[in-house]
Amino acid sequence: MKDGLDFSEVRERAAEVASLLKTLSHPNRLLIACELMDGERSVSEIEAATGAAQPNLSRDLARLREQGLVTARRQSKQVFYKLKDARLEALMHAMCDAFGPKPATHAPRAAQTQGAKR
Amino acid sequence: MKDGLDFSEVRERAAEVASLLKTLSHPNRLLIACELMDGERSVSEIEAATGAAQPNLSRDLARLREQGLVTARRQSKQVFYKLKDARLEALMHAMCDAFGPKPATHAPRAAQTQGAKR
DNA sequence: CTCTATATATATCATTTTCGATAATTGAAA
DNA sequence: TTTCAATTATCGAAAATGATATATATAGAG
Repeated sequence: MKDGLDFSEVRERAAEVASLLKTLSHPNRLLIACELMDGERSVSEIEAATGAAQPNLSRDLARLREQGLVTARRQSKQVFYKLKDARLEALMHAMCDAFGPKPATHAPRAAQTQGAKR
Repeated sequence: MKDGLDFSEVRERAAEVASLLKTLSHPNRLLIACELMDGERSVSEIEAATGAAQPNLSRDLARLREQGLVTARRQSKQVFYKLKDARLEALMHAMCDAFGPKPATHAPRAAQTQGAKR
């Protein structure tokens, strides 16, 4: 029954996923997610890995938290973040797969100097 | 440099992908991409499938075009769009896989096992 | 060729959201 | 208290968005 069209349901789901993507659609937040693929990281570590300004980083982490994508754990002075959503992990892997580093970075493919400048 | 994760290069790539995600991070544009996974569609068909207002739809299609995600082909009065980027197709499939319809809620388009219910 | 209808695109406006930068704040430990 | 780690607050500029109006392109009728 194509009539009882789950139009509303499809759109609802689309809105959810779009919201997810929106959260990831910022370079810094995307880098954060990438970084967390390898496991738990402290804010300082993330800061170093992404090069983001610390207050902005904190705000971005808050967004990821609010979206339910990561969880935070405090250990004395530091706060450690890790990925929470398995679907996100799957998505991240898919993205690394599709848009990931050029073959040369990890896999010897050819003498194709890709030029790591500077 | 074995761990030559050049900040600038990584960030550059992150910016590209983030830009991609941003383009997809709107319910209507996401639905457009979903719709185009099944093949070429005219604007009117997309309009019907997404329920988007026509001028906004046109603007969204323009964004997808500018991002290089789709191509347009005019045939008399109608304009047909289709996915252009193979990486996007891969990503869309991954997303359908991860966030796709719940196993029981609505019949999958094909009668194939589609839910990995781990 | 002009008139009309259809299909799509572009323009504009008001409102909201986002972002980088900076300042102030909280929390834990020495 | 002082210091380190992280969060929250705020400001202004830029971008996104829905709604609405207008424009272009193509085709068919008269």
